[in-house]
Amino acid sequence: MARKVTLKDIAEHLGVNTSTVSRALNPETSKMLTAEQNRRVREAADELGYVQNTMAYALKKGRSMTIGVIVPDLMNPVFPPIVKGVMNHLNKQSYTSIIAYSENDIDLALTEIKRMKGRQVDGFILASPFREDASVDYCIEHKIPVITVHRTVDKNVVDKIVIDNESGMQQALEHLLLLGHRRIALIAAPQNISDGYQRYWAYRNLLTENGIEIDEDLIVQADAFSLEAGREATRELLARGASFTAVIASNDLIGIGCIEELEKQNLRCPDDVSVVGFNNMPYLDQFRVPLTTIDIPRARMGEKAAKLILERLKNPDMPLQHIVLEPRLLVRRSTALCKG
Amino acid sequence: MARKVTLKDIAEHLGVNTSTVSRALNPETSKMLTAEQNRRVREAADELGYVQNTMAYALKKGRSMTIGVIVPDLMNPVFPPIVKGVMNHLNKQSYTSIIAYSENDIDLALTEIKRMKGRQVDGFILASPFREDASVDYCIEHKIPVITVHRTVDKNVVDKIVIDNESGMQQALEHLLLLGHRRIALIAAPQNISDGYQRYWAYRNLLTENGIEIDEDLIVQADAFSLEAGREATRELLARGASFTAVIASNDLIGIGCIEELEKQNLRCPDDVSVVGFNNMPYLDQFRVPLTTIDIPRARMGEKAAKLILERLKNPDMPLQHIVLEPRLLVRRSTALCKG
DNA sequence: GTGAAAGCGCTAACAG
DNA sequence: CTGTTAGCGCTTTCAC
Repeated sequence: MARKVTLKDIAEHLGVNTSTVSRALNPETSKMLTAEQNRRVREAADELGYVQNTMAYALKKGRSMTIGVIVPDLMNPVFPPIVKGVMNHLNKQSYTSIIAYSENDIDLALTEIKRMKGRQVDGFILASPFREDASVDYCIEHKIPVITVHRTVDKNVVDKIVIDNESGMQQALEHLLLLGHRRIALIAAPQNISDGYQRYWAYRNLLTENGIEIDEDLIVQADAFSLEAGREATRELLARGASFTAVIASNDLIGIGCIEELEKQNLRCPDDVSVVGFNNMPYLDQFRVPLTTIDIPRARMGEKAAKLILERLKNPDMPLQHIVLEPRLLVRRSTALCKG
Repeated sequence: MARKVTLKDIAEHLGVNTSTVSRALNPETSKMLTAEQNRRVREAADELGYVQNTMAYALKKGRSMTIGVIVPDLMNPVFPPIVKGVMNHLNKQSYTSIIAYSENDIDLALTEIKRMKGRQVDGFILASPFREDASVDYCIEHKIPVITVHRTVDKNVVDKIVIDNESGMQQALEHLLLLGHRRIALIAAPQNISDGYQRYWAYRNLLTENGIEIDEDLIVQADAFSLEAGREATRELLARGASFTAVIASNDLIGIGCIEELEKQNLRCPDDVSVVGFNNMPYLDQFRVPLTTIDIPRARMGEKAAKLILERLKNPDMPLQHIVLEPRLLVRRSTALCKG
C-alpha cells in the first residue's frame, strides 16, 4: 500500500505547521486563516492527494461519524430499501454506515453491536430487535444512542420508527369485508416480534369491533416470515377443517407460501380463497398471483431513522421520539368477491 | 455516551502497566506473560466491559481490519447474496465490511472509494465496475488491494471472481436448440459492463459455431438490467418485424420485462415464444411465468471474493488471480418446444 | 516477565 | 493569524 499523505506531508511541503493545514482543511476553522493561506493549503492537499484519516480524527474527537445498522436478514427483500434509505440520508451528512445482519439471532446481534462499539460507532439503527431484546438493553445501559426502525421493543426506552399496523390491518380487513368475506383466517407471525404481535392483536380487536366472532381455529402461527413457514401454517389451517373464504397473512412471503399450499390442495386464489399480505415486497406484482397487500414506505422509514439518529446524537436529552408512518392498501389480484 | 473502558482503566484497576494489559489481551503476545497475570487481566477486562478501540488499533497498526464493498445497487436482488457471502467470510476472520452502492455511477463509486480510503480500509471488493473503470484505476494507482467480483474490468490488472458467461450462454443456447428453436433473439445488456459484453459475444460466437446465421434484426439492446429496459427492448424487437421463436435475455429482470411486453402484444410465453434469463434471482420460481434461467453461485462468489482479498492482503506479490465459477441451466416453464 | 516511553495522524487549547 | 504542545487509545521497542 502506497504511503499515505498526511497533514504533516502537506505542512512540510508548504513550510507551515500541521495545525495550519488542519485549520485550512476544516470549514469550521478555516476562517481563522488568510484566504491566501487557505488557497495554498487546499491546492497542496489536492495536488498530493490528501485524504483525511478518519481513524485519527475519530480517536481525537471521540466520534467516528459512523452509524451501525443491523438488519435481521439482507436476503429478505423488505430490508434493502430501508437500508438504502438510511445510507442515502447518512451519506449526505458525511456519515458512514456499517451494516450487519443478525439472522434473527439475538446473540449474533449483540456480538455485532459489541464489535461495532469497538469501532466507535456513534449510534445504532436497529431493524432487528425482538419485543424483548438484549441488544437494545445493552445500548441503553451503555448510553449508546440507538433507534429502532420497522421492528421495535415493547419497553418505551428507545426512539422508534414504525408503521401503524392497526391501520394496515384495518385496511386489509375493510377490503375483505367489503368483498363480502366473513370467515377470515389469520396466519400470524412470530409473537416475539413487534409486527407479528401487533398485527395479531389488531386482527382480533378489529374483528370484534366489526361484530365478527373470533374463531380460534382460524388463527394459525407461522414460525418465521418466510415462504416455507407460510406453507406449513396453511397446511395446519387446512388440516383443522374449519371453513374460511379469506386469509390475512402477516407478510407477503407467508402469503405467497399460503397460496402455494392452497393450490396444492386444490383451492384456487382468489376464486376459492382471497389472500392479502403485508409489506409489498419488490416485484410482487410479477408473481403468479399478484398479491393484494399492505404497502409500507420502506425507504422513507430508513430516511426517517437516519434523520432521527443524527438528531438524537446532537441532542441526547430530546424526549423519546415515536414516529408512526401510514401503510396503505394495494389491491391486486389475490382478493375477490366472496362466493360463499 | 458512557465513558469508554480503556486499557489504562484496566491497568490502574490492577496496578499494572497498560502494556501488560495489552499483551495479555492479544493472543499473539499473551505467552510473554505468566498464566496467572493473563487470567487476572482477562477477568478484569470482562468485569469492566472492555472493548478494544478499533480506531486506536488501526491508527497504531496502520490497518483497520476493514474491507470496503461496493455494489451497483442494493435493490437489485443479485447483489445481496454476494454481499452476504462476503460478510460471512470476512466476519469469521474478524474483519468488518463497509458496504456502499454506486448506483452505476462511476463518479459516485470513486467518491465512495475515497471516503473509504479515508477510513483506512485495508482493501476493496468491487461488484460495481464497468469494463473501463476509474475507481479500479484509482485503487491500482494508489496501490490499494482490490478485487472485482461478478463484474470486472477489461484490463488485466486486478484479481477477478467471475462466472463463465460463455458456458452459461452455451447452456442456454443448447437448451433452446434442443427444443427446436432456430430463430433466437438476444436482448443484450449494456456493453460497457463485462457481463453484458461477454454474453453478447458468446451469443454471436456460439450461434455461428452452431451453424446458425446471425440476424442483426434479432439483437436488441437493453439500456439497463431492469424490467423496464426489458420491456422497451422487446418493444423495439417486435417493431422490427423479424420473426423469432425464442429470446435470450441478458438477465432475469430483462427477461421478465420481455415476457410482459410479449403478452401485451398477444404473444404467449412459452407457447409462442420461449424466454430464458440469466442469474436466477430469488423467488423467480414464484413469478407468473417461472423463468428458465442460468443460475449463478452468488453466495459462493462473495465468499471467494472475501477469501481472495484476505490472501491478497497477506501476500501482495502473489500473481494475479482469475477465478471463474460455473453457472448452470435451470429449466422452468418459460421455454417449450418450438412449434414454428 | 514487566514497565517506560515513543508515536500512529489528528485536533484544540494555549501562546505569541 | 499561526506555531507549539498535549493527548485521544493503542502497540511495541527498548530497558531492566
